[in-house]
Amino acid sequence: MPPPPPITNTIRRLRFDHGEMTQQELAHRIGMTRQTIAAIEQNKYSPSLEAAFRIAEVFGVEIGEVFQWKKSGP
Amino acid sequence: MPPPPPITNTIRRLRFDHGEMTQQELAHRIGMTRQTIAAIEQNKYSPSLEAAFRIAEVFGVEIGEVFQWKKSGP
DNA sequence: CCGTCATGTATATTATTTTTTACATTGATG
DNA sequence: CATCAATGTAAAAAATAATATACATGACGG
Repeated sequence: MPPPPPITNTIRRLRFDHGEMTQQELAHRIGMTRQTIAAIEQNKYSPSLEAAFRIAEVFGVEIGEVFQWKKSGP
Repeated sequence: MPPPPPITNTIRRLRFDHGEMTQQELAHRIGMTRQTIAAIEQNKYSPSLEAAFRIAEVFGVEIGEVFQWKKSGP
């Protein structure tokens, strides 16, 4: 089991803000499988940059609104 | 040789805009190797989302200012 | 000319992401 | 209760990213 990545996301909220879009539907729109969406939502790992761009595009927002970087404190 | 990814970047320009920062220096700051930076600059592949966040952080800009998504035309 | 620094490049190897296949759980609905 | 849709999960395989090591080139200064 890999350590959780230092990136969180709001995909779940965005899906429901967009008419309760299912994982299936989102996955289909960006050319991924449902399992991959599920894994990303649960922070099993963070997606590739390309996948991140496509997800943001589906919801019409910036990448920063989908994924949040946890900086290491000063 | 893999096909070039549909993402371009402005790392090269950003480096020179920031005091001609070398690939070595950038790589060191984000915990990557010089070869990886070189490969990304030349679009051999696109970085992980985490790497992308760290690069943007170094230059103090949004991810969208470092990486540009080429949408498929209408 | 010689050495050094920055970069390009190549190959092999490791790590990470994604797919595929498959089964379990939960909530709604007939 | 049976069924269906949406989600969680798991293991193996495929695809992609990243490292390590190594050698080459051009620019630049001593």
